[in-house]
Amino acid sequence: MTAVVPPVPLDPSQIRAELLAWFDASGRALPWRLGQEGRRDPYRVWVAEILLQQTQVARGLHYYDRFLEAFPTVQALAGAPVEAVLKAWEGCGYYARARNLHRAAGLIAADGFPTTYVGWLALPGVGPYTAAAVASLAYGEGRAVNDGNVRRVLARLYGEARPTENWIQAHADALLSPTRPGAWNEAVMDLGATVCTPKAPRCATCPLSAHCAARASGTPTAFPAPKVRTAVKAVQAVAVLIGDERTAVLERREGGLLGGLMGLPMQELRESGTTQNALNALCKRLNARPGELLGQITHSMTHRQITLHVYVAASDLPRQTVADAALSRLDHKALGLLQRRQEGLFAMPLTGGSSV
DNA sequence: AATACGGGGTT
DNA sequence: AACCCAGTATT
Repeated sequence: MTAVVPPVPLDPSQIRAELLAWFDASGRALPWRLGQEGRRDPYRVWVAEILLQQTQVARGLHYYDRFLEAFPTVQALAGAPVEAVLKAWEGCGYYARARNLHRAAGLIAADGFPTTYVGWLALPGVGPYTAAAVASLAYGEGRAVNDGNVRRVLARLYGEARPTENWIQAHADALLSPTRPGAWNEAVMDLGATVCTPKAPRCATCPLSAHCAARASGTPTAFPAPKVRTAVKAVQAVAVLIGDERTAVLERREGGLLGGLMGLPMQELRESGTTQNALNALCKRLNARPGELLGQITHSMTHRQITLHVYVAASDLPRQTVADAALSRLDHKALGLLQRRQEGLFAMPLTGGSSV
């Protein structure tokens, strides 16, 4: 049982000095942080901020350099087909980000980069967080970001278990360094990502621990309280594989779910419908002949648990080169079934029914 | 104010 | 198995 030490009252200028000193000594070196503080390359910052939306830095790093190599300038990005942008985004999730990035690149190529928070906010895919980040990091504008790190750091610092958006923004605005807004924003996010972490915060090394109400409470992880999450919906679907692992009939997915990506032709089961009905409907739409069941796969997304029944089918539809298309993890898993069946050829005849 | 929107990391 | 991640757009 540790003694509860009441936090030292918060003096904004002292908090700024202490966190900025920590940041100058211990901030992360990241590839989008090239150039002078508050004067970073807007293209590099913008691409990074889109890539990092709901995506951890470690994962963003995997995509960032490759993306910039493929599209070194906003003109290159604007001039590329959206399919190429989605291919570079493949596997990263939230593909509307890639579609909006490409759309915004067209606007920027025509009109130039916005130079203010308000100007950035007008671009597709750019919300309050991203606009504040680019405005502060690339143009030195005094805008406080509000992301998951900021939410957690401020909720703990002030001991607020249920911070509202207005509460977070007001406190972020009040704390923002007027002289180093970009560095301050980076500092709070670095603290949240490396010290003030969700599950096991490293309070012993935190530059703000002496002021932290959550630390003083003895249960820092109680702040903020977990967000209520919508239930995961279980859905079933059938897909048909026409072709092989190298070339197959692919369709462009429309709508929100995996929109813009390519994938095996797919049909969701109706409520209390059968896989046979769905398969027949799908093959009728494609004018294809249904074949044997290749296997089932399950795929979890944040809001959905998909069970996909993959069938072989035959048709004269044109096939595409799989390696050139941008596919979701779901479709890569479905194509993987074929690989597994071929490995099993030694033990099992090709026409010998389904395998898993 | 809720919900849809991916895929993976951490505990 | 929770809970979260440098959020945004839509309803």
